[in-house]
Amino acid sequence: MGTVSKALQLLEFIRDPDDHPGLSEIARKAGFDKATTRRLLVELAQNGFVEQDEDSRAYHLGPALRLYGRACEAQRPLVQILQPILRHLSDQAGETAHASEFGGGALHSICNQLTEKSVRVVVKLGQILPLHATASGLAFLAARSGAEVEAALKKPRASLTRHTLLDADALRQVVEQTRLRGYSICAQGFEDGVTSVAAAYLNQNGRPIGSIAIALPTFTATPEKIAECGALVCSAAVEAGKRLFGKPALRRAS
Amino acid sequence: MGTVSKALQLLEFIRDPDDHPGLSEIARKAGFDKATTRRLLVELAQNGFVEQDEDSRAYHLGPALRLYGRACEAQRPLVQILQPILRHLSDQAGETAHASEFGGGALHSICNQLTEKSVRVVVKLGQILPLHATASGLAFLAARSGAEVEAALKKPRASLTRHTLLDADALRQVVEQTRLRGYSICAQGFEDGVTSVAAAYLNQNGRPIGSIAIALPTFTATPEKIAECGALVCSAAVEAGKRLFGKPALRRAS
DNA sequence: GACTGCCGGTTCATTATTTGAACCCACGTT
DNA sequence: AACGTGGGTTCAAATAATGAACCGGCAGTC
Repeated sequence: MGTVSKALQLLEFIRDPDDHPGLSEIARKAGFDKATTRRLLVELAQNGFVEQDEDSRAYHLGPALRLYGRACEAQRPLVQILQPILRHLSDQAGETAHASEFGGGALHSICNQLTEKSVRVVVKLGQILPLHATASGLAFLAARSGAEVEAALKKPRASLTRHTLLDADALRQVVEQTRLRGYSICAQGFEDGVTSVAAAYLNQNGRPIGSIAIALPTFTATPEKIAECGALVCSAAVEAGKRLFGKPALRRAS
Repeated sequence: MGTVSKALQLLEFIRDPDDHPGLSEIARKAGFDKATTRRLLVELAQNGFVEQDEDSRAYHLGPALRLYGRACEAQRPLVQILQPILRHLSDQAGETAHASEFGGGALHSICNQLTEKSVRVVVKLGQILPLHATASGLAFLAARSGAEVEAALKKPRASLTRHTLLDADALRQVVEQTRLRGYSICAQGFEDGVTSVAAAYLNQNGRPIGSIAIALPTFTATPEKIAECGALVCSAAVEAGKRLFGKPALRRAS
């Protein structure tokens, strides 16, 4: 692994808003030597990507990331484009809708549209959505290439409810079903009492960027309702791809 | 310079939303070898910090920056905290107010509060505010240490209007005056017909993070009006420091 | 159609940077 | 006072970065 990658990976361990770790802790988590870690952190700090509190010596994300994040959002205002799509989707389905984006090896929740009459608490913004245990994650996996799915299946998986699927073969099957169906279904894999359906939205090259999902209370999730919501998330995802990347994005990686 | 810094500096040349440069152009701008540049870009891309368009081969900022930017904003919601302060400031002064943040060697506009009855167009969000030619920049410089001011003065300066100060000694004086006065004044240094006053807001260690400024039409900028606005930006900056970092932030670097 | 210039991308011997065990000092606990 | 832990530093050894020269492709042009 190159030095740059090592430095960038350190950011992952500083991301948590509630935990500002010190040098030793970061080095331990990252598995690098303390001296190495420090040099990398210093260099990141010189460029404004991390900051060190002068008193506590703890590290946190730096202003450069904020600035680049804004620049990035200016180049392609993901949230601004997805929000109205979610609103429309939520209106149509009468359920909570949310969108996620893939980055740093994980799917992150980036915006949501709640509804009054349904499950209120779904996902906090910025939260990580496990690929194997959420409809969003499964939809995303299904839109990636087989090799990428295998790579994802090699990583360890956490069991979040007693419905969480962990077996690699079972997951492979679910992904295959998702591919055929066009949208994913996840019943209480992430949270008890919540069933979700999701579809990935794609960039101009047909590669998945993230997912759009509807969350509904499991007790209302009849097969008909699921099929209805599935159709809705599919068209919402297609619409998102179109608005974000112009082209129809028909191609699909294999 | 370390490899990590080189890689991070490349981001600067990809930032522009309207210009997605190719490998050679980035290498030329950065002054690195083409092979080196490519290796760095590939590594950045592996971590999601840049992306390459599969067709045009052009590079642009990657999703990881968006995610980290959001995480960063979640840790300390700068914009959300500054906006009400700007609103209040703009109300009090009856003029346009805006805030900026330092990062990547430059001051960037991050939010603003326009007013109906005054200069409308001031700064686009994300725009770079030259340290030597804006009230925001001068206020920021004045709050930094002498060594840092000297470092900034070593860099080349562009003349933006015929009122832009370029001479190092003259700028040193202006910075000194700003220190004594508590706020900076810049009359048409950035744009003709606009006079600005600004003050830097500081973190818990007394180090400047960015500036808060009021922009007013030069023809209304009487000494009294300037003094009034100066007092307002000063208290707004102190308030911003307090709300952002808790402590009063009295200490000042020398 | 051969020439030219530029592009993105690759190779590999040379070189310079990264690495990490051992080392400080300071602090809080036992 | 002995111990564990923290942040930070050192320097020889090992590793990774470097860049001149290269390739094939493409667009313009003479």
